[in-house]
Amino acid sequence: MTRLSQYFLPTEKEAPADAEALSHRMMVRAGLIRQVGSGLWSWLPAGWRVHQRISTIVREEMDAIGGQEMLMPVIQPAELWKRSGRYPIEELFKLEDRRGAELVLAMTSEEVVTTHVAQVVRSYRDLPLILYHIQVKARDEPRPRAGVLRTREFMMKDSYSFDRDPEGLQRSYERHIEAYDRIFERTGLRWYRVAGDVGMMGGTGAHEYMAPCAAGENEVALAPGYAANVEVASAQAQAVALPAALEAPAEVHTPGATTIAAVAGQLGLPAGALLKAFPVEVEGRGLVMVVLRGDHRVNELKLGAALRAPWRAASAEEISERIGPPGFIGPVGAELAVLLDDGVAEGGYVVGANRPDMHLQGVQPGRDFRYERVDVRSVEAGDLVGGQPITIEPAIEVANIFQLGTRYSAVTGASYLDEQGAEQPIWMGCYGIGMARIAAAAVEQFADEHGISWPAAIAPFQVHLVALGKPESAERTLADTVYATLCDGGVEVLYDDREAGAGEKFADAELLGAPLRLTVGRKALESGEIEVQLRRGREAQAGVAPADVLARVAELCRVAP
RNA sequence: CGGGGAGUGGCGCAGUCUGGUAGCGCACCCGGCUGGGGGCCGGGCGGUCGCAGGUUCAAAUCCUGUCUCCCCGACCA
Repeated sequence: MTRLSQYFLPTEKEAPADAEALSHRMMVRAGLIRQVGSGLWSWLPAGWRVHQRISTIVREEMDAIGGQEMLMPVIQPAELWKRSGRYPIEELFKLEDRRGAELVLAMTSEEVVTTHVAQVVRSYRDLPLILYHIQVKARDEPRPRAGVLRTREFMMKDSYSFDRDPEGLQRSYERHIEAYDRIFERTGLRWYRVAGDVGMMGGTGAHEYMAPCAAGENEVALAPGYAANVEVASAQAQAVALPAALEAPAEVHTPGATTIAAVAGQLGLPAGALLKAFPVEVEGRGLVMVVLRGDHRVNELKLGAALRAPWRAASAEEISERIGPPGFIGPVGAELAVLLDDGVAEGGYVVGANRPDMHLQGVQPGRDFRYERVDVRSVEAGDLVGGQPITIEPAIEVANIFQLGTRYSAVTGASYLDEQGAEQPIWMGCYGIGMARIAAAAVEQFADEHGISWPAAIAPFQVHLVALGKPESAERTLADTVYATLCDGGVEVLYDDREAGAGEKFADAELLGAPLRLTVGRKALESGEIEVQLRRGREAQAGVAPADVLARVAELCRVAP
C-alpha cells in the first residue's frame, strides 16, 4: 500500500552537479539513495525496496544449495585479524573501545566464521557445510566513487563453505556457481562469469561475476566461449610484420632513442618489430629481465603470478650497474635470466645493445639469447582466442567466488577427524555478492534518457499507477478502485495520487522505472479501458477494462523484462 | 598517496578578479486558474556565503590555516 502523496520519494529534476556515473545520477534523481559522506549512503524507501528484492533472490538461491543463514558482528576483535595476518590491510577500519581494546570493522568474516566452525566441527560427519550472512561490510577505500558503485560501507552476502578435502571444496564451489548463475539470471542483468585473479587470497581458483556497463571499473576480455578479467586473460597476439632474422645481430646507431616509439621511428619499423626489456628485482632470485614485444604491455598481476614471488621494477641505478644504459638495454649478452613473453614470435627483432645510442637488428630469440617462456602481457582487443578476436569491455564486478583452501582453517585450527581418526584441515571457499552493485549495474545497463528501467525482478514496484484529473473527479474515483483491486491482488503498486500535472507524474514514473505503468484519466473514462505502458522501450500496450486489470498485470509481469 | 576542481536557502547556479544593503531559476507555503507530458497568474517563507583566525571604517569577495566533497590516476584480500 503505497500512495505517492505520502511516500518519502524525493525525486529531482537535476542530478547533483558532481555526479558523473549514470547510475549515480539516476539513483539520486529517482529518490532511491542519498549521500551522507564520501562513500557513505542512505537507501531511501524505494531504493531499499530494490535492495531487499535483490537480497531475497540471493537468500532464496543460497538456501536452495543448502546454505544456512546466520549473522555475524560487524565489530570484531583485532586479535582475530592479527592471527589471520589480515590486520595490516590498509582498507581495514581499526578502532578502540573505551578501555583501549583494539577492534576492527569487518570487511568480510572469514576469521569469525572459521572460529565458530573450528569450535563446533569435530568429525568428518559434520561436513560439508555452507554458512552465510547478509551483513554490512566496512572498507576504508582510498577512493570511493560513482554513487553506490564503490563505497566504504555496503551490504554483502558472504558465504563460506567447509569441506573435508579439495574434491569437496570443488563440489561446494560448483554449487555456488549454480546458485550465482541462477541469481544473476533472475536479476535480469546482462552478466558473465569470468576467470578471476586468485590474488593474495592464495587459493586454487577464482571467478568473478561481471555486469558490463560504462561505469565499470574492471575490463573483461571476451571472445566466443571465452570470458576473463584482463588481469588474468591470455590470448594469442596479433601477428606483426617482422624483418627476417639476420645471420648475426648487427649494430645500428640510434642516437637518443630511449623509447620504443623513438627507435621504431628512426628505423622505420613497427613497434612490434622491437623487443622491450623490463628488468625486475625478484625476491629470492635477484635481477631478471622480462622481454616483451615492443607494442605490448606488462600485466603486473600476471607477472607476479608467473614469478611466484614478490617483485619490483629495477631501479635506474641497478640497470646501469648490472645491464647497461637505461633506454638501450636488451637481452643479448646480458648476464641475467631472460623471461620471454609468449607474444614474441619467431623473427628478427630490434633490441637494445646495452651500449649508449646503439641497438641490435636481426636478433633471433633462442639463437642470440637464452630464455624461459612466460605469459605476462596484457591482452589487447583483436588478440585471438580459439581463432576468434577478443573484444574488451568495461564491467562492474558484482560477485566473486574463491577457493580458499586451508589458509584460514590452518591459522584458526579448524580441523576435523577423518574416518581413520586422523586430524585433517578443513577446506574452505568464500563467496561474495554485493546487492548495491547489482542495483547500480541494472540502472547502468537499462536506463535511457527518461530515467531508470528496472528488470521486473528487482523493480521497487511492479506497477506505477498514475491518476490524472482533478481531486474528487470521476477519474480519481476509478483510479482509487483500480488501486484497491491491485493491492487486494497482491501487486506491488505505487499509486501516484498527488495533485500534480500529468507531465510531472509521467516524468516521475519514467524516472523511477517500474516495468509497468497504468494510467487512469479522462481517456480511461471515455473508452472504459485503462492505458498500459511498458517502461522498457516505453511501448504502449492494449488497454484493459478495470475488471480485468489484475489478470492483465499478471500476464504482463510474466513477459516484462 | 599524486594531480585537478568545488563548497553561497532543499536542488542547480550567478556574485569573488575590482571589498560597500546576498541575487536568479526550480522546489516549498498561501490564493486562484489549468487538469493527458515537468502548465499559468499573484503573494510569501527560507541563506551566520564550509569552519577558524587575520587585514579593513566595512569581507561571500583580500590574506593565513583548516575541514569537507567531487573528478583523473595509484590502490582495491
